[in-house]
Amino acid sequence: MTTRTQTRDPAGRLALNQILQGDCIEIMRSLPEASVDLIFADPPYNLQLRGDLHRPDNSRVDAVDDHWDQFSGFAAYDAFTRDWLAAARRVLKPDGAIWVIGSYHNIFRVGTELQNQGYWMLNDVIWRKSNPMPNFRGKRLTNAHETMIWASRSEGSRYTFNYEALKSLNEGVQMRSDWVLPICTGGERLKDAAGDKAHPTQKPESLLHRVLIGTSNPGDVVLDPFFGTGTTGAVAKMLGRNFIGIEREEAYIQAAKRRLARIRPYDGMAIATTTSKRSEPRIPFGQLVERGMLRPGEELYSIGNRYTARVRADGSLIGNDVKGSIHQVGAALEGAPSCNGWTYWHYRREGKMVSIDALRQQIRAEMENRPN
Amino acid sequence: MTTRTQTRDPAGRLALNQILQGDCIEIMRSLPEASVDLIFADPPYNLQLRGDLHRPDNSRVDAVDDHWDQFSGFAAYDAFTRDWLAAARRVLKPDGAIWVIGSYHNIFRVGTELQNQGYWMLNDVIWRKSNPMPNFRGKRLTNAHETMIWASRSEGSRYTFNYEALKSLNEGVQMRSDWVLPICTGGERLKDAAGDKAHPTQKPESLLHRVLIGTSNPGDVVLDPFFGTGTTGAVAKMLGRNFIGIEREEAYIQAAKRRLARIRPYDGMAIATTTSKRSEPRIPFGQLVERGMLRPGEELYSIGNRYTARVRADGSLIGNDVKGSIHQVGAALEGAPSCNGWTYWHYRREGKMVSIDALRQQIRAEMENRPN
DNA sequence: GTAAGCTATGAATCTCACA
DNA sequence: GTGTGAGATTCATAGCTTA
Repeated sequence: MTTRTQTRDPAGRLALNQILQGDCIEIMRSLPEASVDLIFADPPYNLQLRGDLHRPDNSRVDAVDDHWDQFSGFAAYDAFTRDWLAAARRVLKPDGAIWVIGSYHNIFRVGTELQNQGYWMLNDVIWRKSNPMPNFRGKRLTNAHETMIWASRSEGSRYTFNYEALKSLNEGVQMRSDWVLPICTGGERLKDAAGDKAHPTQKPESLLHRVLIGTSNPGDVVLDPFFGTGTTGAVAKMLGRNFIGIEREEAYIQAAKRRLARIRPYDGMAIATTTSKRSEPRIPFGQLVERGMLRPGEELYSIGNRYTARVRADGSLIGNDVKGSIHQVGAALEGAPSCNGWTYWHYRREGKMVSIDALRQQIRAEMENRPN
Repeated sequence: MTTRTQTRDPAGRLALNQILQGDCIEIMRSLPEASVDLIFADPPYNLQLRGDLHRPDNSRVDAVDDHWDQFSGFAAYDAFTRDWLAAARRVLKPDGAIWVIGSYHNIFRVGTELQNQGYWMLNDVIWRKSNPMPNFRGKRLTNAHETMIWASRSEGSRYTFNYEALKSLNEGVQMRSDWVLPICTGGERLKDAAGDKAHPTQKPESLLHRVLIGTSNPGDVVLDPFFGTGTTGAVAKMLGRNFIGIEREEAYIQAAKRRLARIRPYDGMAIATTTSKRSEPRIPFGQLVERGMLRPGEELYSIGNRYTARVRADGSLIGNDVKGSIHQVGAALEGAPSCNGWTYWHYRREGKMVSIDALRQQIRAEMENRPN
């Protein structure tokens, strides 16, 4: 397979923010070594599905039976994993890191090979789906999570970890290794011309938001060797990171290009992450940003409409040179000892002012069903 | 190493409900094949990699010579894993299944070897710790979970899965692959003579409760090749399962024996399984049983004291031949279309009637510190 | 116009006894 | 071994239709 897109610009430098079409192993081998800060990879899971599956109402489940997920067996899948992980390691900078997402079908083989190649595991992170598909036949547990492995290139790598930014996203409490986020549905889910899903396994932007905020910096180069419809590129562009996408399927590339063209990066102020210590409990305000309920850079208005502040990507606010939580910034602007930011701040939708507390109520309503 | 305990009784049958001292690989090889229904294994991952573990003849060593030390460590661990999993598979009945618990240090290697040997993965299950140790250095995410793999002996195995019992434990909703349970602390944590913890990684009984209720039946033989201080045996005994424990360390065996001697099995009826507070998180009634707040077999009293029902191990009730959730049984007894079982049922403590809702409030208060 | 009800769908290794 | 028929089996959410 040939690469239709140039991997270098006219000056010989790595060409950024574009999609390279072709086999990711070949293309990564053609890229300059030690040129990438972070890799996010969503490789084929090697699902081994038997017959059709129907819901109790007799509707048929749309299975992931695409040709790119077919392997002849574990040996073939292991060889594939070995090759792409080795090629990926070569293009990583010495202090670079990688994320790989998978399910029980493939993640153990990926993790073993990561360790074999000298990657250094930092965490395994559980994406707990708030709305997974149930087990229709009642023969197993609801498969309600996927596993991500976060590993640095080597044991000694000084990897990027924005501890305070993640703590801020979690409203002042240390971020844990289990992340509760909804699957990608609704308006975020890309559709093809026929109205069907453009890609069978599109990941939610909230997941990539947290990954990139936590383990990369603005200006970094983020590589996704299984680009699909470009969630990694989309979030990277929003957050001021550079991306390189590699994808084989023409249809996915076209969908990704259309998607990326619509993305507008947040401005630098919104992307800057908190470095100060803070503390608060309960529903993290940052979840509103992660879930796309509020956009980084979006303006909030005080209860009397006298002050404004802007939302930042890590869930902190900035207004009149004051940075901090929704509560801290509100208190500072009012000259008050304290302030309930949830009732103090409002956002504008369709010309009307709405309290951000409405968004918190919305999340709480979702959580009611699945508190665990 | 010699086995100090007999693996057969005088009649030549498998000796049950005792601890066999020695190396689990040797002992499992001496047990009759196809004699065990379920295995629960908590293998070590911090093996001292001395010369006593035979190195496998693995030809991939050259490919990773720049990480020789790591790989030789992994190779030794892989050989150990290969041997004990093979010995375990031999003693499993054709329809038997295995649980293995681990962390990112070892679970990927265990999972890969399980697949290589022909075990068939059913679920990977996340134990989400509600009170994990924080990461003090702030260089990684709080490691707040452990991973369990549930696999049948073979692809075609007709494994045990008590779907309704688990659904009942989860208050009528299908049990998911992520389980929120506290770590083992307080009175449940075994102490040695010096008052220190008797075992470094004692698992909570609530975890084993859910495993055994969900994937074994009363009378089954449950084998734990890394018995430690005997959590598997203790819960098996409570729930009317037979256990075989294998453990090398004399101190752990002694602690486990003392522990097991104190356990009283629940009776058969209790073990049998079934086939505005709105904004507050939902607490499954089954958690009260799992956490030991209510005992299987304990009697509950209706609000007017006209009816009684007994608690069963899966969190269901039985009263007047009616079996089901606290709400269902209450509704049936009252002849009402619905009933709030939380306010309907009371239990007796020191002669006084107490609403079970008080227990729910207690759990909710604990959860408030860790809302996520 | 609003509320209630109905339909669609998501990375899924998803039945079993008997002839 | 394979084929067949009876029987068991779903949660959260988005979006559309009906009352």
